[in-house]
Amino acid sequence: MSHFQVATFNANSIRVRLPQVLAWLERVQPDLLGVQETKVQDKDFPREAFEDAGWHVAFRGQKSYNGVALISREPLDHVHFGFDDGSHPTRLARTEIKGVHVLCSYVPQGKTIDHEDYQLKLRWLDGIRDLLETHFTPQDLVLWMGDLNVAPEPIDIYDPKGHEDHVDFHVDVRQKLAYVCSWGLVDVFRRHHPKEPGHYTYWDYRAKNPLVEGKGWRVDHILVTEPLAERSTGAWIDVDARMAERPSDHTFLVATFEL
DNA sequence: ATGGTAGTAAAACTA
Repeated sequence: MSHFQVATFNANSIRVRLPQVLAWLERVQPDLLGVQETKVQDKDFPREAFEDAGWHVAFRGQKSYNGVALISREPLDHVHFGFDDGSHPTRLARTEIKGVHVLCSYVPQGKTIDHEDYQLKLRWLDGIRDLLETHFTPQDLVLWMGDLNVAPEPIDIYDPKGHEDHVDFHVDVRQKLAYVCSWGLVDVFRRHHPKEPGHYTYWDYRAKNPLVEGKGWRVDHILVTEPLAERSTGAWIDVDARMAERPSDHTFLVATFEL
C-alpha cells in the first residue's frame, strides 16, 4: 500500500502566486500538483524556485493566457502536452505517476452560450472523451483533474437559477461533462461529500465580498475511474489557502488514495 | 446596475 495525494489549482499567474504555491506545497506535501492558467511562456516559468525547494516541474505555456504545469515530489516520467493531434498543448498535460494515468486540463471557458467559443468548449470535452476511449479503459487507474469550467449540479454554484445561461452551468455543458463521466469517471470530491451544498473552489474577483457572501462555484474537479475511486481515502477543498497575501480566484482541491 | 476586479502587458482581451 502506498499513499498518493494529488491536488489541482488554477493559479491565475504562477509568477504572482509563486509564494502561495511554494508555501502550500511545503505545508501539504502532495505527490503531484496540477496547475492551470500559469500565464507564462516557458522561458519565463519560475522553474528554479520549485527545483530549489525539491520539486520536479513540467510545464507548457504561452504569453498572457492559459498554460498548464505539473509539480511533483518524484521525478516526472514523460509528460505529453495537448491532444493526440498536438492541439491545445497549453491546456492539457498527461503523465503517469505511481501507476496512475493523469490528465490535467484547463477547459476553455466559452465566453457566452451564444458565442462560438462555447461550441468549442463542448467539442473540447468530446475530445477528452475520445482521448479516454483511445488510451484507456474504465478498469485502468485514470485521474482527470483541473479547472473544468463546469459546475456539475445546482448545489455546486450559488444562485443556480440565476446562472442557467452561464457557460459554466448551462444545461448543455453540464450534460456534456456527464457524458464524459459516463465513460467511467467518478467525482471523487462528491464521493466523500455527497449532496453537501456550498463547497466551492472558485469565487469571482468582481463580486464585492464573494467568500463572505458565499458567492462561489465548484468548477475545479478530480475525476477518477472506479478502481481508483475504490482506493480513494478522502477529498477536500483547501479554503484556508486563500489566506495568502494575493490569493487566486480559485483555491486548491486535494484528493488522497491508498494504492 | 450589462457594472464589478485581477492579470498580462502595454491597449485590449480573458475570466
